[in-house]
Amino acid sequence: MGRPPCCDKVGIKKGPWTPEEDIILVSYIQEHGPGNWRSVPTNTGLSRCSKSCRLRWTNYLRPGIKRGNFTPHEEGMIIHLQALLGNKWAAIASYLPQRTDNDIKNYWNTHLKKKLKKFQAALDPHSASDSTTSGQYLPKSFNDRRSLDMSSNNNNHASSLRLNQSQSSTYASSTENISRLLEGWMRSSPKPLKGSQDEDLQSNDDNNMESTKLEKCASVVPALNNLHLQHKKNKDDHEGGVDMVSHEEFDSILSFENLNNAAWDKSTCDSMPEKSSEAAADESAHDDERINRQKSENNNNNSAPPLSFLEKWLLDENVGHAEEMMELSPMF
DNA sequence: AACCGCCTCAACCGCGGCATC
DNA sequence: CGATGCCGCGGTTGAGGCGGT
Repeated sequence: MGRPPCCDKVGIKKGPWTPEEDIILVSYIQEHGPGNWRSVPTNTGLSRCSKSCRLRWTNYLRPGIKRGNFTPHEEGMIIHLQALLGNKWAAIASYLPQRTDNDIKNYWNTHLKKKLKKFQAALDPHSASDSTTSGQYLPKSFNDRRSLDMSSNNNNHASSLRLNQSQSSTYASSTENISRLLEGWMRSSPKPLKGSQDEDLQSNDDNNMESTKLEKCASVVPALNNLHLQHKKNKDDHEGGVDMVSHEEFDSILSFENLNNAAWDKSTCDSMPEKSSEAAADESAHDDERINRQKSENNNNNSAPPLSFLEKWLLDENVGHAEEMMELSPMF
């Protein structure tokens, strides 16, 4: 016996959303905030199941979503994070706050996977033939040197990859109307959490390199911001005591931060979306959840090496591969 | 102009995790 | 402590667009 359907299939509308449905959903969420999806269809009168409403909101209507036209930097981030995390699209999306997991997943499946496959074929024609069927995009040299039982979703790291493909995207005709609606909402919302939060929580511990690094990085990456806050809280709670954030966590966090310090430029920071306090709180909650889940997975998944190890390899030994990629293959 | 095949991406499906009872 | 319900995630699907013939 499988799980019963999330909702009664009778009378439930499926398929593309109409502008009218979008507006009804947005209006409702404006008033009540996201969450409690179960009650959304009944309260709004929408003939959609709760999952459909949530999906429509998170993937399409939510404020701050950037659509289409992935920048080369974003592509590099996705490639890098996919190599680190595997197909954990939600985790990857938490580092690209303007992108949804669905968007990233689609982009990976439709663009990046193919490009990496081609790249690997160009780099090593002998091993490229069946590699993608198992999801393995790692360079042969990695497997030669590291006899690790890697999870099946690692890819070439190419954080400086420059892909000149221009992606044009077409979206539902309602998009502009909805964005105008949401722009009005965002304008009327309180200022984003970022500034005040960082000011309020300015660390007094200037000698704490970890905290400083985290603060720097947290200003850009919301997920890290939460870890930073957690770290600071723990420091405050356990003054002079044991740091509740594990060394492994910091190793992972800081190596990621180091990696991306050079990559995160001002334009990236400037392009971060403004969030309503509600949206920020919601995102914060999501990030907490994702981080906890990720930590749990990292702890439980013995087959995968620690992130810091992978990152070290990616940094030390494979960064140059992106340059090779550019030179080797005309398609890039 | 019509057909065909490929590509893209919004949306759906099913499962696992977690909270609550 | 098991049953139940809800939420979120990752994999998959299919409609529509687009280019080639």
